[in-house]
Amino acid sequence: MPQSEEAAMWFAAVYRAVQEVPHGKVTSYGHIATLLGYPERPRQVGICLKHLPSPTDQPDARYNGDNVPWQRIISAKGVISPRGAGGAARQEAALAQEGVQVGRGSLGERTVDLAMYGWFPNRLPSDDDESEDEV
DNA sequence: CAAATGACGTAAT
DNA sequence: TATTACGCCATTT
Repeated sequence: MPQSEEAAMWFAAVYRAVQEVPHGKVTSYGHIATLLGYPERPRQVGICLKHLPSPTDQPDARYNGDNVPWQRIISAKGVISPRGAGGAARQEAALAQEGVQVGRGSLGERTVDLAMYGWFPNRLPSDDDESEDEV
């Protein structure tokens, strides 16, 4: 649990933001951070989700794995963060349950189709990211 | 108490 | 285009 009140506020803010992500869609850590007004702390968003109480651990907690769709948060690259073992597989399964298909990169990375982004990632669409070749 | 770690993202090389 | 370096800061060692 957070050691300071300020940290607790941050955690709560992150959890609330994550709850806004529509069912069957995904978004990035960076986007959550940006929405909260701290575009330079995507990492701290990850910390929050990492410490999100398990529903079985704290069933009555205001924020836990039951009411916070942590699985809908992926990296800006459209890849489920590896984070060691097992966890990524759990996230993939949870997403699959929502109809989000997860593929595999050449390195075994769990990739999510960018079409599933409910909220746009940090890179806004206005900026041309489709120009593969300069004219 | 000091140092390392990490569910990230971007800018610089 | 691919790597590296750095900021961020709560948690862990």
